[in-house]
Amino acid sequence: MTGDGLTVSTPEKDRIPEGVIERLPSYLSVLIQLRQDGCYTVSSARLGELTDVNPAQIRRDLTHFGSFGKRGVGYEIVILLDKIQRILGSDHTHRLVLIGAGNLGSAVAAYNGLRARGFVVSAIYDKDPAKIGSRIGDLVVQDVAHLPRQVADQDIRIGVIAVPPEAAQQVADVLISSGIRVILNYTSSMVRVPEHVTLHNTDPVRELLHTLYYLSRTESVARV
Amino acid sequence: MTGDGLTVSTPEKDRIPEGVIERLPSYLSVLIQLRQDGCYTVSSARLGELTDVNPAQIRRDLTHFGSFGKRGVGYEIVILLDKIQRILGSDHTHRLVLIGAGNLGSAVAAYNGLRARGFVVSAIYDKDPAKIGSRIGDLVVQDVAHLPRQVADQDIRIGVIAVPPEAAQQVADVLISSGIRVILNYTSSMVRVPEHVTLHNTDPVRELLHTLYYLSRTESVARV
DNA sequence: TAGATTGTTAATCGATTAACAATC
DNA sequence: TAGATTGTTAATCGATTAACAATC
Repeated sequence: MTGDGLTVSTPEKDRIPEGVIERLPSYLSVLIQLRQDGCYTVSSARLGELTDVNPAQIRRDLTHFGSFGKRGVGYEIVILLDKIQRILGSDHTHRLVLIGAGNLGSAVAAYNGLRARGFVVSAIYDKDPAKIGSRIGDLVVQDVAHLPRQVADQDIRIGVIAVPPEAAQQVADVLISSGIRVILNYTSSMVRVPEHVTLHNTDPVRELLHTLYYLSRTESVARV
Repeated sequence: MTGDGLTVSTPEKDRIPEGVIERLPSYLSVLIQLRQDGCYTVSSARLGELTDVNPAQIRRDLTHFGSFGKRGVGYEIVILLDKIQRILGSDHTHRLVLIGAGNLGSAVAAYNGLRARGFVVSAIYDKDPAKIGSRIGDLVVQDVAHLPRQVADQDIRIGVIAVPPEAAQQVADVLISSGIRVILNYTSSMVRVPEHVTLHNTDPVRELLHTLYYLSRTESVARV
């Protein structure tokens, strides 16, 4: 597909390394924090400290998109913030649907990190008649049967799965056939999606697992 | 510190690239699945398909720790599984404490992915008297005041924060002073930890954010 | 002007991959 | 033996970093 003559908008020269895109959200978090703290400018050195990224790398990352700084001064926070938000597409809000109105769903709905970065839960669905009609925050739980039409009508592209693990794949299939493009899977079960859908499994336990390696290592050093 | 003559157990030659350690948990997940499916052996090619990692890379990763395969045959699943678990230290269970008995805490406590990979919630704490004494799964919610002694007595090294974001740092501080070594922060707020403590912020929204870049990109292609 | 910090090039570094001899 | 797949080397690739001229 990369060799495809039709992908005019992706000339090899303009290709942005994936690592760059993955670091942008970190820069964003820190910039939001700094703005809140009342700062006006920030140098790549300071930004590097706060994000744990080499300052040279930050400067190099940014040049992929233009030059936003002032030599001898640094970067104006609101400008850089705006630029990165535009690059990522987070300069406008993104609506998402949440499936599952249990403990997990309620916790996700209440998660501050969503709104702070431009995501809005537009509807919560469940299939349990006991939950349908109840209130979570300022949304009323809908019957999941209405999901396909509402997703299509409102052109929603992001879905969050927060149901019991056994139901995860089934919910994913409904989301996919409704035209969802990005799925955030909060369950412990693996979900299969077609190639045009981006899947994020929220699996902090996998990360936890790899820290064990270092944990046992530092301890055996300590025992020496 | 790397040049320190005392760090005998980390000779430069034996240093394992971090990427290797980060991939091991993926291999583990797939091996567990394969064993469940009743398979006996697996080739690096097949493992590569299932984990989305180049087969040559898998073989190379494993040689850091020894040679576990049979030429012409592949890897015996139970053997490889066991080896990787030993490398990571997940061949025995790890107890952890969970702080916060609300929706989020309840969801974490019920999370299947923990037990499946050798983690056991050993206690749940809260500071709300209304919650203390109530039951979540087969644990009774304890007063957080008891946390320091219990963590020390039971030599627990992993703590999971699932409280309201305002309280996150305060809880982290208690965990740190109680001797916790790894913190998994499920709240949306940033937490500071000293260098000897490993912090994992569960922030799927950051990942979500970077997919927006690709989302808007594929769509502009589609519009051409 | 002097000091600071960017944007950018060139050097380094390490990780990924291809290839293949060893061997089951 | 013939076929398959590992373990391992060597080549490739790309990302990271150091360095510095440009310039605020």
